[in-house]
Amino acid sequence: MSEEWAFAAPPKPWSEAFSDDVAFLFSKIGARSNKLYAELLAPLGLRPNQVAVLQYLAASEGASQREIVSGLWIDAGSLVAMLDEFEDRGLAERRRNPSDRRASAVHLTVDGRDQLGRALELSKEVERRLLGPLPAADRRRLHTLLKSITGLNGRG
Amino acid sequence: MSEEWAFAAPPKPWSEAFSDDVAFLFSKIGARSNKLYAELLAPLGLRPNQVAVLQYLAASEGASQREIVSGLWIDAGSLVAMLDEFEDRGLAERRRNPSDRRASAVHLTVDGRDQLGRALELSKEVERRLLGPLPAADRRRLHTLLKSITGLNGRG
DNA sequence: TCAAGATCGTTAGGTCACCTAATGATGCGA
DNA sequence: TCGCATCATTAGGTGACCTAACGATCTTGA
Repeated sequence: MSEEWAFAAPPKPWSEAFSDDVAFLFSKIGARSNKLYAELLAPLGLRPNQVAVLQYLAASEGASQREIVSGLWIDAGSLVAMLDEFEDRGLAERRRNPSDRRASAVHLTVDGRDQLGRALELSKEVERRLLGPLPAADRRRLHTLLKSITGLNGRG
Repeated sequence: MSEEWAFAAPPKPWSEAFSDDVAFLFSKIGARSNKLYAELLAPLGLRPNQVAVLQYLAASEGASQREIVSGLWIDAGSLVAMLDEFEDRGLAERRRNPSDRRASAVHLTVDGRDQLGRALELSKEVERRLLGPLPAADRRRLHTLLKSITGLNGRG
């Protein structure tokens, strides 16, 4: 992945065949940006989903696994393995929630916060490559639209 | 998947934790729309990637597998299996390209075109659910932005 | 002309994230 | 207290992707 621009020169029939297929565009752009992010994150030994979890924990210290799963739309089984790995690597830890002993309260460690900081810088780079050709105004507009699609506009 | 609205009520910390992470938003919206489409397509025995290939073939009759792969960003190995299945089901067929006998020329059958037609109606339904809450003007804007991101704006 | 290298389709083996169904521990309402 | 819901976990399966290899074929250049 040495390309500056993440979507270089796709062949022609695209624009005709898929000009109206928003689901397809979303799916492909999503997969593409995810892959790009994964490549940039590789030196940190992190994957995009893992960064999302670290970020969620930074914002919601002590979240339960259930909260993370439904907040980030990630798989519950995947999260179990992810937290196992985080604990092995000292990035986060599971504590027991005293008021509900079924649930865990997941906390970042100092190292986890450090890694998150590094990952977020790379996230900016992804956005730069992904939206590079777009003027700032379009970028803001796109961002607003994406958030409204996920129904997340209630709180900005 | 009985929900009318594809992105119902996500938990709270989202908007704060990910308000700026465009790559994450794209990736999740993309996966989500893909999943919704897959569910709607299930009765036809088709998956989203398969519809994309059928659609590509409808627009570029006799395309080679290489063209499909690079045109749709799908995996070459996956396409091999997909075309095997299409031929079994009588939706498409591989012919030999006489001017380059390494390459195949893939053609839709009449049945393939029929199935594509049915699938495209469902595609409209996906867009309706995905972008339902958005005013038409925003929908158009979003569409334009997505296409410009993929560098597909040269021909609309 | 023909040998070297590129390209097309194909196969095999691996990864990642998702899905479903089942389980034990725990909480909670009737 | 009994029954049911919920939380974390495990196991097995799927789809789409990746890389590396392979024969067949095309292309290029010595």
